[in-house]
Amino acid sequence: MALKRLTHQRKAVLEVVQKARHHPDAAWIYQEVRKLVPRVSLATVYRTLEALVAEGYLVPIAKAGEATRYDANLHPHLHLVCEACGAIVDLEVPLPDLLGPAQKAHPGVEVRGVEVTYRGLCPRCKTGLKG
Amino acid sequence: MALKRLTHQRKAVLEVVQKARHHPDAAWIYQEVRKLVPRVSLATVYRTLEALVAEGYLVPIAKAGEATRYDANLHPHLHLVCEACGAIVDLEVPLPDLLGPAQKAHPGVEVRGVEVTYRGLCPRCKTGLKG
DNA sequence: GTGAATGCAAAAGCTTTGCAACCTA
DNA sequence: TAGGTTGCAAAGCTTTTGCATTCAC
Repeated sequence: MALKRLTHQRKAVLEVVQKARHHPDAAWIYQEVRKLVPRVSLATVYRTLEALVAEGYLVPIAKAGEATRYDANLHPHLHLVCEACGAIVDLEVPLPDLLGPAQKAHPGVEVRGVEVTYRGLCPRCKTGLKG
Repeated sequence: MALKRLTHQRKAVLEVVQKARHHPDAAWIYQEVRKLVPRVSLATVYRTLEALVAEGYLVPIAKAGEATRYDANLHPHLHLVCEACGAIVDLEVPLPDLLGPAQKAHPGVEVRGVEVTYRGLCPRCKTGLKG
């Protein structure tokens, strides 16, 4: 499904997701979009999110047993998942080349990309547990 | 939920998961376990998997829109998700220290671990597409 | 014997889909 | 006007839960 028409609903979904700072899931996005387009349906939100992912505007973040979250930050960055509260924090870390060594070690596969995700404590939980 | 009693069902789940080489999901595990314990229920499989994850014997692998898969390979390794067929292939790549730089760049968070996942083509799809 | 674990079935979440009505280009 | 898009409701899937029964220790 491509985005051939820019409807009110899609504008609203885009706006909500791009302004969100905490990698929201579909339910949260739906609640927010309803403030802008009260009669929007959850199905439309899902369909729009699906389209935005397909077009590369959003990256889905999956976690076992939880609803999929969406990341609209197109700037290259990494995620840290808080072990205490589940929050997802953006990190910016200069990474060494991980693709070359992997490709060299495994000629049988084709390495096209890599995703790095950290585990730890978000700022709030880190200070909360220490203080 | 801990594993206080080693029942037939749990033995079977453990056996199936540890012999699997392709990171199966609960439905596949259930089918296999039924060959060993015909009257087992899917609920028991889920409960056992949950316990095994909690105990650290299994690592769940989540992917948006798909059932959770389970990885019983305790040997340190990485995953490559095939963009063509969705298969998950184990890779062994020596990685540089990723924790130090991340912790240094972001003193506000506590970095405890990191997970690296590659994207690309599995051996079958790589040769299939080329041949 | 006792409480953990099971099977069954029902329920809970999240996400997708069918279809008539609607709206954008 | 044409057909992409929507809302609604229902269905689909994965996963969880309640409860009486069973079984490992």
